[in-house]
Amino acid sequence: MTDASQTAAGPFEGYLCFSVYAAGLAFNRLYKQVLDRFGLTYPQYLVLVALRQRDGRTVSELGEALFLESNTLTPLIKRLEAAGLVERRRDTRDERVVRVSLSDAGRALAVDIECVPPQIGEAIGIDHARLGQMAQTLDELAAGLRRAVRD
Amino acid sequence: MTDASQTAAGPFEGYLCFSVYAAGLAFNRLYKQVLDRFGLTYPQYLVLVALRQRDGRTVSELGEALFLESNTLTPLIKRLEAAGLVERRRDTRDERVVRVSLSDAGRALAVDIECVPPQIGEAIGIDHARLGQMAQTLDELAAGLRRAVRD
DNA sequence: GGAATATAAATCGCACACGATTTAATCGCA
DNA sequence: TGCGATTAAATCGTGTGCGATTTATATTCC
Repeated sequence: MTDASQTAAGPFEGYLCFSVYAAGLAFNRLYKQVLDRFGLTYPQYLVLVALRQRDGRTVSELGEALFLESNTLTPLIKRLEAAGLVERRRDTRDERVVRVSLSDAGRALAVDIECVPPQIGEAIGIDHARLGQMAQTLDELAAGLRRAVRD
Repeated sequence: MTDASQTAAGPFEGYLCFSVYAAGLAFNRLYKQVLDRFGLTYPQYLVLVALRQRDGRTVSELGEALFLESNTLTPLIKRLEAAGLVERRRDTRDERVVRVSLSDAGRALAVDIECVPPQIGEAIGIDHARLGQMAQTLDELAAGLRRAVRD
């Protein structure tokens, strides 16, 4: 018996941290549903989008765009490479740097997944302007958080 | 050579999914800084807060509160148990159910960590009313997302 | 009462995320 | 020129998340 009136959930009313956490979980699940069809995870999807916008980014540049570091990105990119979607090459001018570029298959997939954001937007059932507003609010919050982490 | 003028970051302008993702990462990092001192991770912190609000919750009830399932919660709770913060007991009336309750140490820690949210709030540097507004916005978004996942 | 069904946790495998460290290449500068 | 400092990735270990399955207990209903 599930008694909705008793609010088993809800010890975190007004905890912004929890709202962000829960929204992240929920977004992740929705994206998983949509991206499973393409065999991609959400961060992998982000890498493809970033590379489509500018190919041949270095691991560090991808990290700046996605707010991730090499310890997360290296294995992720290697999985994309194993899937035949990207290629990793050491920069000839600076052998420390690894440049990531889309393969033909990766470029094709990057085009295919352009349909994802509007599809998600529609599924959420909140009007577009409001979603944009939310994004702006969150970016402001994330900026505040990153400032706080840096001290 | 890092060319800041070229905006290596930023291929996700206006992508709400990315704003949520990035805010989640940023929140997680800030909380990690603060919670490390208590030897807690963020989800572990949430479990303690939930149990302080009502002790003896079942794994399922914790799952409803945190939007997680037993596959995530069981190992997490076992780590809390190993740390001596909670106790796990099979319900005598229904042996399928596991009830989780705070140990003395857990209760004490649950009191200690009450200082965390205000500390975080201050670190962010965004006024309290605006934070509450953001939480409300995000809850609305998360509700929309969960509706969409259920189809 | 007993077999089919349902439910609660637990288990397993995989993919992030991240602190800490390591390796390799480049830079800075005396 | 050469050596210490810096930088870019990679590696390692731990802790989530989650789909899929398994195990154990409870319920249903004939």
